[in-house]
Amino acid sequence: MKTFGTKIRQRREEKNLLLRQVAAQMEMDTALLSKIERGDRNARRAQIEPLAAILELDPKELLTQWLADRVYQLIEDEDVGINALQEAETTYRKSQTTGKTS
Amino acid sequence: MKTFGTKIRQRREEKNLLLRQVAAQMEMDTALLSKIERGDRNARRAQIEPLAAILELDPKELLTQWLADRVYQLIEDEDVGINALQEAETTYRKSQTTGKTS
DNA sequence: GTATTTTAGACAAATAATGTCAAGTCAAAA
DNA sequence: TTTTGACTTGACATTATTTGTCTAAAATAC
Repeated sequence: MKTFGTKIRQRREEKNLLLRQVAAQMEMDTALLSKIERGDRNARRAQIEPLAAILELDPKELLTQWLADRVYQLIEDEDVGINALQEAETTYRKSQTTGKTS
Repeated sequence: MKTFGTKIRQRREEKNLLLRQVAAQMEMDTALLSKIERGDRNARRAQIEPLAAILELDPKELLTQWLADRVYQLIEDEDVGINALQEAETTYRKSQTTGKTS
């Protein structure tokens, strides 16, 4: 699967939009959007849905990709990364079934 | 599996150490260590190994738990959490086999 | 070539994380 | 029942990280 930045860039190009146009709709600087597309910066959580709307992408999928990127950034230079992921997954699944909110 | 804070608290008690004693060795405030044990705050990455040494815990295991906590915190209130984890895992595995450093 | 778009880098502003302190609770001991 | 010691809490200060902006330089298109 593609990285978040790659995905939004590809989609923007498909729709023949300029950075400037998307950035304007997002009320952000063109330079920043460029960096986000290139993986230089992360978008903020709150920017995902607006971006999905502008690009007509499924917001859940886009959010998944964004989250995945962030998770990956957290573990990428740790050699116990996989173990941590698996541990986190177990915890997450438990919290889902018990409907925990905290 | 246990959470990071729970794990170090349990171990500290097994070893009959006071917060104050461990905190002193870590050169940190007692209050902060208390918060860390209770999951109120995160330890820093650089504090994991010293802490493992003081408590005589396996540093890799402790690091795994610490990382797992952080990953979990990232996804806990997102309903696509699992998907993101799996996506991140795929990316991570790829980076491992290709020996990527970036 | 010149326009336009995109990128890079240095810096500023905002936000979040970490650390400190002082006062509080709680349990057990005196 | 007071005192003591261990731990906790919350407000605040400090520091670090992230996000955003600006300017100028590359790259691309015309």
